[in-house]
Amino acid sequence: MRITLKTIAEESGFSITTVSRALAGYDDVNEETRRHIIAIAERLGYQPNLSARQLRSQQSHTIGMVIPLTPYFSDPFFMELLSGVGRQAAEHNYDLRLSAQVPGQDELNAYHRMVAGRQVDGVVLARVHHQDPRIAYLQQAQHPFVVFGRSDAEDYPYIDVDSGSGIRLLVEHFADYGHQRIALILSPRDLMFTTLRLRGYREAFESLNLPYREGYIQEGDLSQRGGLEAAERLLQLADPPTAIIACNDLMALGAMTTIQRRGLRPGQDIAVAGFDDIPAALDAEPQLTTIHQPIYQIGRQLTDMLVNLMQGNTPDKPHILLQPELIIRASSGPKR
Amino acid sequence: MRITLKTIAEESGFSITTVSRALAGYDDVNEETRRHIIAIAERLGYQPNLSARQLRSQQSHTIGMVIPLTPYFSDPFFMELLSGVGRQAAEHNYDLRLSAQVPGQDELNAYHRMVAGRQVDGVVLARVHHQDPRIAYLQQAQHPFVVFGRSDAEDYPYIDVDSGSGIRLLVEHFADYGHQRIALILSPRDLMFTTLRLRGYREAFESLNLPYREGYIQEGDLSQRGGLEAAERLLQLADPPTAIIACNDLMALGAMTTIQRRGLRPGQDIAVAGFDDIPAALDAEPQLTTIHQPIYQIGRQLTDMLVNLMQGNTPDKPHILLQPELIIRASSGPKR
DNA sequence: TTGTAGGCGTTATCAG
DNA sequence: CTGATAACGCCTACAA
Repeated sequence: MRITLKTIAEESGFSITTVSRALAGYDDVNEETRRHIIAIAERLGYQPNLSARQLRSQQSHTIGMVIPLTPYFSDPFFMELLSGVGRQAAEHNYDLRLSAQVPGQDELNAYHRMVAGRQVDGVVLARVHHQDPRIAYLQQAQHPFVVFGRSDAEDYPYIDVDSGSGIRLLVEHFADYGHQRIALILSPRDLMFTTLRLRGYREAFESLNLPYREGYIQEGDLSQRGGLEAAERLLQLADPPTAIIACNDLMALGAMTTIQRRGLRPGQDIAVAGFDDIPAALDAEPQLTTIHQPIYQIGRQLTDMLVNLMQGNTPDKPHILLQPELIIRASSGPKR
Repeated sequence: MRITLKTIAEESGFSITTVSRALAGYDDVNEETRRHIIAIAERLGYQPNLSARQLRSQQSHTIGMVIPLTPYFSDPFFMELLSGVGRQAAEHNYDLRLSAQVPGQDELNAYHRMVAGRQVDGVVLARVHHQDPRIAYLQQAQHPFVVFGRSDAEDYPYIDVDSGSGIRLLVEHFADYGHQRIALILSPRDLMFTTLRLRGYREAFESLNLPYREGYIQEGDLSQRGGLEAAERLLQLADPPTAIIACNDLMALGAMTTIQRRGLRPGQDIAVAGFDDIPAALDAEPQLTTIHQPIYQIGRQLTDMLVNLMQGNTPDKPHILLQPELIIRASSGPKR
């Protein structure tokens, strides 16, 4: 049987109101009465019906995330972000609501259900697109949200890593190691950070006066397989690169596989670098040079920002741009 | 402004009741009326308030999971299970509610809040303990739940992998490769599967007539560091093992690190095996011999069972015991 | 100090 | 075919 305020009211002989206030800690309740009521509540294991409370208070005490479901969900990026957000949400006594997004469903609709359905008090989103409709929606709905990543419009709270600088660091690093033919495996064009990373690549090329070859920029879909295939296209070029930078670690790992399949040694024969510094970057053989993004920490910090927003405050620092950190590992190979 | 049934009622001139029924697809509504109402609802972007619906219908259409934050959240096991559950939940139009569990908080309380607070229609749990109080609670609350793993009481729906057989396969495999001194890095004693795996180890030892050495069983906490430390204790023995089996992959990876730090080669000098077959097992160097648990698939199947339960059905096959699969990789080293 | 009444938004029952 | 009414469980003016 389910225990409600009514149950306790009947059991104690007081009204529902008094029970409610006794349990809520109001000070206009007789101490005797309160003790009595609390004792009964504990004996019965009373737990307030949170749906009712939500409806009444218009607050869910819940943070929402929508997760795109790639077939094998193999994206450690999201998992790490999720861990960080979950961790910090717990710290603030918030729960998480996850809506997994079967490809082909309307993603915006998932947000609409969460937000307009009053299921979440705030939303965390990542992997922003150009003119991201999710951001437009959340802004227009005036619903608290925070974002991992800048977009064209920047009038929303976000944390981002300076992607452009990151790629620049990698190009400079490889140039320093004696490479001239440095290729890029690009992320999908509709992702905002793709533009930024591409820009970083071009800027580095210009300032270092590196010779640009046709076909040195190949697109991948951020998956390992995508990186693998992009690397194949790169190695088939008449003038193949001696160093490959991928826009995320997964694609870099894929590229390493391609290199190995061709009988070459990643690092020794062709240098490889990724972006993100996911755990698998350390486990790879050779270990992967990459740009460290403190995804877990960013998740925690984003959550702090969001909680602040949900409490009605305006964040004093709504835009945080982190400087990337170059992590040199064996996949850089030797200096030449 | 928020759009409710009332808004649409006023806009259309019909009553809230009629609007509700028109949108819900009842057939006792004039087609004309329905079209009119639906048009308005779409124009206004109406989205039902799900808290209200929950309160009224006593259903949340949500599946709950409680995730202990250390050392599990970063645990690939949980991430994969979560992916599987999330994936299949989406397929059934369920969302997920995650409650991250800050260590030191009462875990049972998190379940109580979810369940008695009517936030979830069903619960998925994993990593069961002996006399698991969570199971006792859920049974007594008569709330739908499914479990990854058997416990002492088995009168609840679960899917499990035959852990004992798994460890037996590994011991036999190493014996076959010529090893006699085969050690075990055990999971914490309070976990149910620890007992089963330990039993498998002992049974294999007996039937193969292997010589048991004092100290060949060392405990770890399932983390990489735990495995690393356990392996150190093993290698300090007077008569150190030539093969090490860990109760999960993370600890096995830790053990490999210890071996390397001692200037030995995992596989070549000391054989290593894990359990789970997480993605990182493939990325390790050398690649890790392990027992494959189809965690993602189990997550999906568990969710199917749970959805079935939540719909009030009794599952026809409430207990599924999967046979483990031995995956031999380079960390087994050569036959001797 | 305690109780009554009303409403959060939805759906089900029952009457018109 | 449509609408008034009640109830899900909780919270909070307001009244006593």
